[in-house]
Amino acid sequence: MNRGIGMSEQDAALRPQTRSRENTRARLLDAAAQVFAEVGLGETSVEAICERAGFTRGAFYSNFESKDQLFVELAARFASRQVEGVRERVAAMIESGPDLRGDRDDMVGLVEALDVPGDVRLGVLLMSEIKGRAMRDAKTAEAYLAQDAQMLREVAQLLEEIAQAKGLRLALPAEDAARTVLTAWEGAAVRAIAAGLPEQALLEARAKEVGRIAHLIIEHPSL
Amino acid sequence: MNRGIGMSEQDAALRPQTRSRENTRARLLDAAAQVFAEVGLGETSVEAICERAGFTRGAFYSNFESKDQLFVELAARFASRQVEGVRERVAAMIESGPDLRGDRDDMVGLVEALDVPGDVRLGVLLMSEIKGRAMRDAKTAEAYLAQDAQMLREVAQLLEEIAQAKGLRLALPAEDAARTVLTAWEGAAVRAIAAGLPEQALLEARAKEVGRIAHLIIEHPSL
DNA sequence: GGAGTTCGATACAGCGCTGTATCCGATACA
DNA sequence: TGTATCGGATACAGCGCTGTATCGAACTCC
Repeated sequence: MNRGIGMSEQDAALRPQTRSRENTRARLLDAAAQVFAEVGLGETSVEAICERAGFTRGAFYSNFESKDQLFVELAARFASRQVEGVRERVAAMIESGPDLRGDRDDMVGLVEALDVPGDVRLGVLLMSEIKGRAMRDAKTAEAYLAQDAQMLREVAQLLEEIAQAKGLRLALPAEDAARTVLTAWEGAAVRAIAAGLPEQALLEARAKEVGRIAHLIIEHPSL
Repeated sequence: MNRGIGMSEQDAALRPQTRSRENTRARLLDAAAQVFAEVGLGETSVEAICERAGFTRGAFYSNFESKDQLFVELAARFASRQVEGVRERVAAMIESGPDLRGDRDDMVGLVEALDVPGDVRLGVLLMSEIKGRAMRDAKTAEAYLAQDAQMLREVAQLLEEIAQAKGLRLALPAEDAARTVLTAWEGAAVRAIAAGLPEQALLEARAKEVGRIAHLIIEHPSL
């Protein structure tokens, strides 16, 4: 009786296509990301994830070993998406190089390039969970540091290319400059979320903060 | 039977003096700070805190309403200590103004001034828990933002005083400069902990990072 | 269209944690 | 020295969560 109960409404739309294992996994991962972001890793129960995804715990344990294993996978997926998103946007910005106007504007453009499409707040919260875990668990730390290093490289490259294109000089080695930018980028977001700013204001606050850093980092050769 | 079981060994030393309620509260708070730092807020059970403190849950519920309430109190205590520590050290640095040598060295000195005595790792982990909660809970956010603002003011003041004493100029408004410094300061620590660096290396990595920022922020008027 | 396989639902046993209610010993005060 | 109070220990009831074991239904492939 009650077959189909537990299937969420939006499932109806998805059903025609292959209701594959991968689909289920993806939905569980998405749901987990949301719940983690809302209440934090430790406070999240497997049950809450399943409920959100429209499954029961049977589906969960059929797809994942444990909450921890799911989190690791989720973090990996998030990281690679993040890096990929930045990579694409960096490539796009460099492509459109001739259009870059001034140093400050370029840097604000960089900020926008860093923002992966989707819910920023969710991304920041998830990132903060990953960092928290990375500080306590060596396995997670390894993954986090690898992703961090990749991000740094991408941003560093962008900075170098922009500087070169505009005939400007970086006041720091590119990697150090990138680290400073990324740290400020994340820090600003955390403050904005704690302050309860809505999505749009968050982006503006972040852009402003990173714009400041940009001014410091890029030197005019004329000076 | 078994009177005294549950009393930790170090208690023996404390016992002669007034075994006051405050003492118990303080010990529970200390224990909570350690456990929170080790496993995270959500993963911490009241039982674990009590065990660490050498009490049973009876003592806990006799002194605190809940884990949440204890955490709020702990965060407040931590914040005020942090602010107080910085304030004192800032005052000390300003006092010894004539001895300041060069801009970079002054800034590295500033970093050291920021480090509150005690376990840095514990402080960073605790701070990160507070931030995580602040992003989800308005009450905690309020406290966090207040403390953050105070810290910013202290550091901003220090920057201004140093600049003035040395005849240098800040490239940014003092508050913005302070925010940049503090953000980098925290970010560097998180990376260092994730990388598994020991206490000493952590401090060095942090000093190096903040030193870089210092160079960017302080302008030589001669230029 | 029948057999095998797979995915997810359901049922269940067990545990750890919470919070309260009760008890005991120690200090404070008369 | 007897009584009141208070802080902390002990005992207990209940719950939510975990993980496993079982079951049923839908695809797959012949």
